[in-house]
Amino acid sequence: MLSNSSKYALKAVLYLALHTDENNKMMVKDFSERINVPKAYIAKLLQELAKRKIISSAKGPYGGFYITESNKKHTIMEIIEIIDGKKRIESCMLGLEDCNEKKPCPIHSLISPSRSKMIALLKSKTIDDLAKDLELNKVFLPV
Amino acid sequence: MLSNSSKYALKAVLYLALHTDENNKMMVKDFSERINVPKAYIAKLLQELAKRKIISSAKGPYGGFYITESNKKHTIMEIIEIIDGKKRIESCMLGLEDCNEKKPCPIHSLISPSRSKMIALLKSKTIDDLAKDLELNKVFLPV
DNA sequence: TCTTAAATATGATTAATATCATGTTTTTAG
DNA sequence: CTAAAAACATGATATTAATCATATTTAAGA
Ligand code: FES
Ligand code: FES
Repeated sequence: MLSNSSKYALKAVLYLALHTDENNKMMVKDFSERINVPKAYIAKLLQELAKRKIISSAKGPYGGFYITESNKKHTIMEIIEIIDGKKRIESCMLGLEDCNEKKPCPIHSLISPSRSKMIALLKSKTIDDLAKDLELNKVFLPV
Repeated sequence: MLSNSSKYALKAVLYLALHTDENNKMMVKDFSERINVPKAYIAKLLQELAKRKIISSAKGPYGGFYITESNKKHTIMEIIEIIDGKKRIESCMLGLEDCNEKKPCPIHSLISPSRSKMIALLKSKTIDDLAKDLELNKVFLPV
């Protein structure tokens, strides 16, 4: 469902949401191993997210990646869509051109309602929401 | 969520469920293009399913693959698990060791209930169920 | 201004999937 | 008993995704 890349991106974004802000930036090398993702790999992903304004970054000495309150308003789904694309998450699981009720594949009725629910939730939850859950120790970030 | 391989396998199995039985076997070369899957590729997948008794096969002249009433009692999930493995479908989406309520990852509560529902449905539906839907033109098999 | 430190852009390499190919075994019919 | 036709077993190749590497750009501070 999710690619490795978006798993990694989500982990990194949430880690940054907990540990950074405008005045506390963090370099890739200082957190990549904390979330157990290869440095060069996560760097590439975060660069893409920074370009798309989901997270923030600053070049040069004392620079790094960081997440502002404004960044935190972005949803989990936005991150997934940037990394994986809409198609991966919304297309027909058996390969029909379109996935909809008009011309459903044999497993559409089995998976579509659940998947829609899932997508709706991922669209409704922001980085901030999940960061709060983490702070309250209600959930745990994989290493 | 599903690999290409299990998509293909499902398409092939459902096609066979509609068009074959003990007395009407079908060779790979006679249906692979009907479901738009490379001949050698689908052959390999079906051989695995035949070995696991999900479908039936006969070697030699007048042989081929076919699906018996007994075969039709197998569930969709069985096919997916044989091709993709349990892990692909049930593991934590962010990469936690185990996926459960005891130590949930940040998106567990967003995706787990829906996914469980989905899995339950895939486990409850048999090849026969979906074949019947196809016969009634309630659903459509991707080419 | 110059050095250093960071992200950025781009491309190379490696690993995993998907795809293709081919020789072997089994079965049927003549 | 033999020839042909099918699945079966195994491995090779190609494509895609994951990972790594590096030169470039930008900014800070001396
Ligand atoms: S049509 Fe296949 S999943 Fe919706
Ligand atoms: S713990 Fe991550 S999906 Fe369940």
